[in-house]
Amino acid sequence: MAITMKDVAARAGVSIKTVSRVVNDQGEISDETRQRVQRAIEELGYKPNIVARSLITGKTNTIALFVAEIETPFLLRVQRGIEPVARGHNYNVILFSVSDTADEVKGLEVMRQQRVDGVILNSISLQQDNSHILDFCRTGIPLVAVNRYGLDDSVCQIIWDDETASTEAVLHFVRLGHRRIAHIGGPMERHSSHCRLQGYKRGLEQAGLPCQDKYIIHGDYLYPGGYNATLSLLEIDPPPTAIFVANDVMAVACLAAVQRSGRRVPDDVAIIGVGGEVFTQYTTPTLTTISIPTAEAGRRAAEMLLAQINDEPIPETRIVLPASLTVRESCGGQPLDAFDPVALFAEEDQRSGTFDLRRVPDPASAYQPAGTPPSD
Amino acid sequence: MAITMKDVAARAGVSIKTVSRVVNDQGEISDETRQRVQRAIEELGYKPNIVARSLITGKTNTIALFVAEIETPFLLRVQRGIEPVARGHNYNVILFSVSDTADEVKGLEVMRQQRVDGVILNSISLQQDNSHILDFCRTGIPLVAVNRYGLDDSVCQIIWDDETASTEAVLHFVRLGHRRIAHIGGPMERHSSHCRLQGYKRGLEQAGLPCQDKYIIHGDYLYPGGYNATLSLLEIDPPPTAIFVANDVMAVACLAAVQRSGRRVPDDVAIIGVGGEVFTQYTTPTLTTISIPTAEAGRRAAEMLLAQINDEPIPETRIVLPASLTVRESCGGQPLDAFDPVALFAEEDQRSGTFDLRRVPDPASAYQPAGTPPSD
DNA sequence: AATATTTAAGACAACGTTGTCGTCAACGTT
DNA sequence: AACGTTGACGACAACGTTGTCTTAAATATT
Repeated sequence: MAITMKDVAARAGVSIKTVSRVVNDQGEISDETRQRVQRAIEELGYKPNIVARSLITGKTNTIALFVAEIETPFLLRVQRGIEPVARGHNYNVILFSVSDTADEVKGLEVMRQQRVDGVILNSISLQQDNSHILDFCRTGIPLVAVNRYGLDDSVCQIIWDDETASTEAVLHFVRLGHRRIAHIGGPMERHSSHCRLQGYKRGLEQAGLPCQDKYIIHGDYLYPGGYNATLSLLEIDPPPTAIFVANDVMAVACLAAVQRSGRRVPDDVAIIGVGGEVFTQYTTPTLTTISIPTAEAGRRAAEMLLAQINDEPIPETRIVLPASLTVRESCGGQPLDAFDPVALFAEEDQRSGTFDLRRVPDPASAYQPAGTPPSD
Repeated sequence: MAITMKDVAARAGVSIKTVSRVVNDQGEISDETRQRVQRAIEELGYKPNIVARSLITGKTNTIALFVAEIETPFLLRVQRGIEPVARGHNYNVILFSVSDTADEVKGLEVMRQQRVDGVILNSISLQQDNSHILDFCRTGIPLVAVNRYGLDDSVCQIIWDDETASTEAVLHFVRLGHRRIAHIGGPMERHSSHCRLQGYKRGLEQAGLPCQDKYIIHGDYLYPGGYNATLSLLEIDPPPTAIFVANDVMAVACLAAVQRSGRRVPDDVAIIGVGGEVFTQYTTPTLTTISIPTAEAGRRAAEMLLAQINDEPIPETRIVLPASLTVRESCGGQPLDAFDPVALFAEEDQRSGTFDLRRVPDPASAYQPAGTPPSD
């Protein structure tokens, strides 16, 4: 059916091995032979069969990417960070979407059969045990986990400092004068939810405020959950004056719920989300959020995996990327006088955790416009 | 390194071929032998080498998915429709992100080498020629194009009826009394932009309104573009009272721009977007949009591709999915009295084009709440 | 001039499967 | 008893490459 090296060899009047040498640009070959072979390749439209090559080299030049089966832009941005890096190193990316641990176990199995050269987990970090991941690592196939908690340092991983950033968000509320600060968390079984909840609690503690269970509600990281959670919070007496929401999707829904209940943001209720999604700049008011360098996480994950694959040394198996508070209108302060969406967008896209958390502006002195991160 | 059939055969005291028969559940084999082999497989932890199998069968059980390198939820939803179907049929999905035609040409090349069993194009439909796609189809590798215009019927494709839906959006504005209806289009080089522009023009024509160039601006399908385009439109004298925006991302930005200019939506300016993104339900006001069954498009694309791969007959090479107007607050009418986000969400997720365009409610009689499509 | 070295190329095996064909026993049929 | 049929399995080639080893000529070295 397809053209093989054999056909090319016959046409060029050389051996198969010589064609192989030309294709792989290896070994000693005379210019004349090379040109003859190359002409034959072009005339026949020969394409090397990667499958046969993989069989003998034992390398498939393929990595597997596990993604959670939910539709948050968040995960997509990580994916968009990974693919170009892999492609740039001539690696293919196989997608595997998982919705629970059983899927993940099955997926790792499939990928072993598939002989992928490595795996990146961008799926969901559940609280339960990660033994299947450790088992997989024991097969010797490189693996990098993104945003996955509860793994020891034997597993390469990239996480961000959710907890510190969450604490800072709460302290930001406190500095603005808020005392009744509620939290809409993610699903209980997700580890990221726990990190953000911990950060929230630590923030209250550092501010000397009591942590009240009634002000903590768990959503599902999706719009409806955030919406309903907000409605519940607003029914409490007295209602919270500030809500720290565990992701931006729920934060947008939270904003809608607050506004539809007849209250104003940030005057009646202040809101901070997590994720740094672009759309948080296009709500009215704009949303303060904890920016997370997702694309960079993807890139770093891909680079880390490739380093492992190529047996390069890994300086640190656990990379912690900084998350940073991006202050906007939804938690009060002076309004932005000049709103330049293009600059905002570019900034959002490029910056990745260079914003120093410790430098969140003092609310009394100067409001920090979102477009200009502090120079440091 | 890894365990092969040879090892299993040795352990079970049978030939390699017998192991192969057990693994593939084919041919005549005695129960006793089968069990012995299966025990050996388990004891050794043998996993079939897919690469070797592919080499001989000529099938890789892999399809390639080309995705545009932009971050709209739109494309992600198509992807999420494709992957599970493929996986359910034991196919892997290789990702290839493209930002221009050159990428696409290169990608098709790579996938030919990779010996994928099929290709789905969910990349961007540019105006320019599609000869590389036709060339690729000539290699005999099945291909399905999603949302890609300008291809003749020899190529399998799934599109939606952008133009009709766009016309309907404009007519909806007209029925509400609008006369100065502007359009924020997508990038000129994208074919979908042209379809929506055509629909817009046809709507004006059917309503007997003049089509004025000054009311047509092209954005980039991204937030900043939509924002700036809106600011420009608002400077026109007299400004439009309604804006038909070519995608929901820009529609959200449009909403923000209108509101920040001190105008109210829908009282001063009405807005309709395209895409049916979930977040259009969580803006204030909620956005009227043209719902597009993206997940279904993904599923149908995967099914169509698999049918081609398995040499099943293809009833129609061009599937046109209906797009439907989902009326919400951003274009006026009576406000929603009961807002139930959960129901909205479920509806948005499941429905796919069953909404009959012709039945858009008469603005004079009854406002159609978003949650309850007309029974038909 | 004889020998060592380099260069260019080929022969052959190997990768781990599956497909084809053959073998050999067991069984049923005439 | 001779014969065809079936069931259970193995030997071997093949898939299209790459790796190893060899060969033969060309060139450099003594």
